[in-house]
Amino acid sequence: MTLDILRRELKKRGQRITYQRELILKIFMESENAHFGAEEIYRLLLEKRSRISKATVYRTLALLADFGILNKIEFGDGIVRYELASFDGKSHNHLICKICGKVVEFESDKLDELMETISKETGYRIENYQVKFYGICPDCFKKILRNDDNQKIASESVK
Amino acid sequence: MTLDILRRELKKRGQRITYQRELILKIFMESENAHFGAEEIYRLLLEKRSRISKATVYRTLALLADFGILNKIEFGDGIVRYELASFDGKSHNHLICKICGKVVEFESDKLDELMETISKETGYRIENYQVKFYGICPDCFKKILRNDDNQKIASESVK
DNA sequence: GTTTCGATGAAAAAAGTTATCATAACTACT
DNA sequence: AGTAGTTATGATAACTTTTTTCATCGAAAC
Ligand SMILES: [Zn+2]
Ligand SMILES: [Zn+2]
Ligand SMILES: [Zn+2]
Ligand SMILES: [Zn+2]
Repeated sequence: MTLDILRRELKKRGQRITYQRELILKIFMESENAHFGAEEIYRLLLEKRSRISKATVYRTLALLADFGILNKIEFGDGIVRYELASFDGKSHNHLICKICGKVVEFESDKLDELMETISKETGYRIENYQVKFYGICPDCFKKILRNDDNQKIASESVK
Repeated sequence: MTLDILRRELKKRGQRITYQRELILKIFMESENAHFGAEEIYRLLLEKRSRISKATVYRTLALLADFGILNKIEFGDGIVRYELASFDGKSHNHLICKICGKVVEFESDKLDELMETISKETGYRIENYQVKFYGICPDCFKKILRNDDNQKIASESVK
């Protein structure tokens, strides 16, 4: 269980097991495929009637990421997010819609192979990776097509 | 030439060709494989005795990214950086050292294939991607090994 | 229970980015 | 060239996110 990993890592480094650290980790464990930023975690804690200082939220997220329990991700909107790292150590990957911001996840063995190859070629000890594909989701693409049609019709009726 | 692309895009949208816009683009064109953030561009401009307002630097970087002339990249250190988009439309990829922050670039056809596959599977129109591998560079790894040795020696001599 | 030292909370400070608005300057049209 | 019209810029304030500071609290060891 992930909570045990946290406790083990903390003991190993002479750091303390606290209510705040366990609670923040639980937030991630309770929600599947969550991508939370510090502010969001802070709000979720308030909803649970747990008043934890923002400074502690930031500190804990950094700590959990340092332990490899969370992975840091940035979608390009200026907010740093975190998600639970998977048990098997496999990074999971994101497909992001440029228009509506919707995020879909996918996995690929090819990336793990690529990681091995690049590691050998460069001498880097690669620990994890982050892959983001940017594009337009099917829904947004349909909307764009419809708008183009409307504009065409509008310009024709002006003539 | 990339400057012509800028001029063409500006005209197309009824926007103006200005000294500042061209100068900021030239900064990127003059340096190979550069990953510049707004603050860095501002400093480089000052060194060239060009006092351009920070607001304009931010606005211009966003504009050039919007035109597809620059690509936005984030290495996870809290700074938004930009780099010249390649002519062939191929995204290039980054291998980042967690310790010293050194960045190495690499290319891979496998990623283009993967992009095609995921595009078909999900229905997304994927336009570009961003791949970051995080790890420890050979130099930093050597240093870690040395420190471990020293600590071992120190703890032995204490006994 | 007491001691010790790391963790927390609250607030200030720092860092990065965006918004505001008066002034400058690019572009099109005489 | 000169002028009008409108966009871009510069300086600064405002805003957002993150880090630092420091007094106080509390986990862990004895
Ligand atoms: Zn995810
Ligand atoms: Zn969409
Ligand atoms: Zn690059
Ligand atoms: Zn390094």
